Amino acid sequence: MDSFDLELTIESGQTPTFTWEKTAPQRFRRIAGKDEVWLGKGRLGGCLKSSPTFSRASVRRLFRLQDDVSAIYADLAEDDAVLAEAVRRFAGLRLTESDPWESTVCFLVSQNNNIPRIKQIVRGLHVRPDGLNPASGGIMRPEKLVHADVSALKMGYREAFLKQTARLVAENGFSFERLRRRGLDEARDALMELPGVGPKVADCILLYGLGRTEAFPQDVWVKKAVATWYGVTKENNVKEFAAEKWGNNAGYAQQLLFCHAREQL
DNA sequence: CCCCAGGCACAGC
DNA sequence: GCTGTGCATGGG
Repeated sequence: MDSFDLELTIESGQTPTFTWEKTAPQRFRRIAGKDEVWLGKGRLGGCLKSSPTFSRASVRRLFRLQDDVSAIYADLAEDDAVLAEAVRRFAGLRLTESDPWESTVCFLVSQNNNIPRIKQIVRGLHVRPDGLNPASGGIMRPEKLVHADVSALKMGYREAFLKQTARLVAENGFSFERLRRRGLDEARDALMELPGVGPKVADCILLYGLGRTEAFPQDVWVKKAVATWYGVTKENNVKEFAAEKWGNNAGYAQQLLFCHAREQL
């Protein structure tokens, strides 16, 4: 983790962007939770530390420390000037893997919405410190959300989607865990049975919530990036292009392209 | 008044 | 299968 940049990673639009809050430079804690992680004083090159209540295994999973990121980035940058530049700009960026329900809430709320307001709404969906389940990340669990009054959050039409989805998970046996054994397309189709979950949100859940690094979420920025830099436009063509060109590292390519596009396009 | 925001559901071809 | 439209809400 030589070049690991905690702040860049958490603020790069992945699930933790909406569920962690910055308390100081390179230091964060979960919303409505007690857990903290932070980088050592040396910023880059410093050791990643965490509070005792946040296990080493959890940190490892959250930031995918099992991945050989320098090898992955070297591979992506080879014979690709765009990704080579993105890797230079965002060397400290890592993919994250969060809880699938947490990711579902964040990205269901994200549809046709902007990041500040997504943050605001997701913050309101966290249980208070004296509430239930602080260990799971602080976001309201589906069985609680079903009966909660969240109208004050002004989610608009997303509220009905979210509550219906919560009901399917809490009371109708929808299981994220069962998806782990399925192929990508099968798991994707299953996720899209949830109200308010379309192809883009499903891919975000697969990537950021279920650790499927072969997923390639196509939001407006990634679409713009692929159209501009690779000349591929139609959604299905982009899907095939990403699978063929990047395979199991498509998720890493997507994250780099997202960050790069937001600066360059 | 307009348009946009890490899209989706639904209708109509 | 692909394309267009309405959608709650807030900000520019």
